[in-house]
Amino acid sequence: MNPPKPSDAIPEAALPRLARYLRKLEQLEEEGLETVSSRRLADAVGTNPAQIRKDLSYFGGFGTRGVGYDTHLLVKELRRRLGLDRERRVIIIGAGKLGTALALYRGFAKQGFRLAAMFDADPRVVGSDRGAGPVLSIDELEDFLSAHEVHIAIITTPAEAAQEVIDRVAAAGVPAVLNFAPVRAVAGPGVALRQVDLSTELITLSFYLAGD
Amino acid sequence: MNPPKPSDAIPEAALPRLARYLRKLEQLEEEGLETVSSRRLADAVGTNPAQIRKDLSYFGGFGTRGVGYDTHLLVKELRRRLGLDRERRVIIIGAGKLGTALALYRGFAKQGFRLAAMFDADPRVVGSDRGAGPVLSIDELEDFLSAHEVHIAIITTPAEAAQEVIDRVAAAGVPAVLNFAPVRAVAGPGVALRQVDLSTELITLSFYLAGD
DNA sequence: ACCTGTGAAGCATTTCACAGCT
DNA sequence: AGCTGTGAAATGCTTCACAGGT
Repeated sequence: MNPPKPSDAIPEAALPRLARYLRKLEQLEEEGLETVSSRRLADAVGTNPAQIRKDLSYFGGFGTRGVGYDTHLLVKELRRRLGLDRERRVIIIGAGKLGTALALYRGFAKQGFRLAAMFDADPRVVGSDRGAGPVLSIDELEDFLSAHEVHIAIITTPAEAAQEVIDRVAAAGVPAVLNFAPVRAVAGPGVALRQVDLSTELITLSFYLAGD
Repeated sequence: MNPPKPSDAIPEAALPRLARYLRKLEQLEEEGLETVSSRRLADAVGTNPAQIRKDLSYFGGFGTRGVGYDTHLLVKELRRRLGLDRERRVIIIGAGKLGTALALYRGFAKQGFRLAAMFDADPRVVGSDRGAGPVLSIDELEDFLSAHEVHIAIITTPAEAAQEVIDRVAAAGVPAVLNFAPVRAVAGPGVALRQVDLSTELITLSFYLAGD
C-alpha cells in the first residue's frame, strides 16, 4: 500500500549548526524575544534563512507561516530533539591540565551535562580534587561504570593510553566518547565517537599560511 | 566557509585528512617503511584507497604506478604543501587552565609550531610562567606583535573577551586564529579563523544518545 | 505583506572504474 | 601483476524559488 518511505535522516553536517541555533535562541529568549524568523536567526548566527528552515525542518515544521518560530517552543523542541531535555552524565578520563580545564568549564552544566567523576592513572593525582570531587583511580573505572549510568566519556589521557581507555568504556556500555588525545581512535558500532584534534586544526590553518 | 581560499583546487574537507595522513606517514617512516601504497595507508588511517589517491593528487602526483608512494618523499612533500616546512610562531591569549594545557602540549613543537608568548588580562597571572616564559599583559599585545612576526593566535579567553581580542590580533596582522572560546567569532577576509567548540561537540554526541 | 516548508536545482565531495605506467 | 592518477558517476549538502498558510 504505502511505499516504504526512505527515512531521510538528519545530515551529520546539520547537527553542529542546530547546536549553534540553540545557543543563540536561548540568548534571544533571555532577551525577551517571543518570536523569531529564519531571517532574524540567520543574521544572528551568520548563515542564510534557507539553511535555517531546512535544518529545522529535519525535526519537523514547528514554525508558523507568516509569523516565524515561537522562541520558547523552538528552544524546547530543539533541546528535546538534541537529547538535552534530560541530564547527561559525563566522566573525564585523564585529570591533567586539559581534563581539569574541561572539568571547570562552566558552559558544561548549563546544557544539562553533569560531571559524574574524573579518573586518572597517576597515584599522585588520584584523590585530589579537580572540580568534580576526588579524582578516582582508573582501576575503579569498571566498578564505577557498573554502578552509575554514564552517557559520555571525555578522553584527555596521553595519546598512548587513549585507545585502551576507549575500549574499556565502550565495553562497559558508555555509548558516546569525545576524544581529545592526539590519536585517531576507533570505536565499534553502537558507540558514537568524536575527535577534537589540536594538531590537525593547527595544520589546517598552517596550510592557509603556506604562501608566507 | 570561514578561512580564505587561496587555491580552489583543494577541497576544504581534504585538509584534515591530509594532516592525518601525514601523522600516520611519519609514524610509518619511523618504522622504516620505504614505500607505501594507497591501500596500505587507507587501512592504517581507516579510509579507502581512492580517497587517499584523490587527496594526494590535489598536491600533484608524486606516487609511482605499480609501486606506491616513496614514504620519505611523500612526508617531505606533504609537510611542504601544508606549510609545515618552516617554523610557525604561535601565541596563546588567555593563560587559564585551557591555555596552559595547550601551552604544555608536546605535539606542538613536533610539527614546527613554536609558542612565542602567552598573554592574559589578569594581573595575578601576568608574570607567572605557564610554559612559554613569563605571561605577558594583554596591554603589551600590540607592541609584541609589531616586534615579532606571529602566524597563529590561539584564543582561550572567556567568551566575552574573544571577539575583541580576535579583532586586535587581526588588526595587528596575524593571519590565522584558532578560537576555543565558546562563541562564534568572525574575522575579516584575509584572516583564517577556525573554531573548536566543546559544547557543540557534546551536543552533537547527545543527539546520538537521544533515544535513551 | 510576510514567512514557513519543501521539491528541485546547483554545488561539493566521495566513490567507482579503468587507462596507463612500472 | 600491481598501483597510481583521473574523468565520470554517485552521493550528500546547500541554496533557490515558490506554493501555501497566517
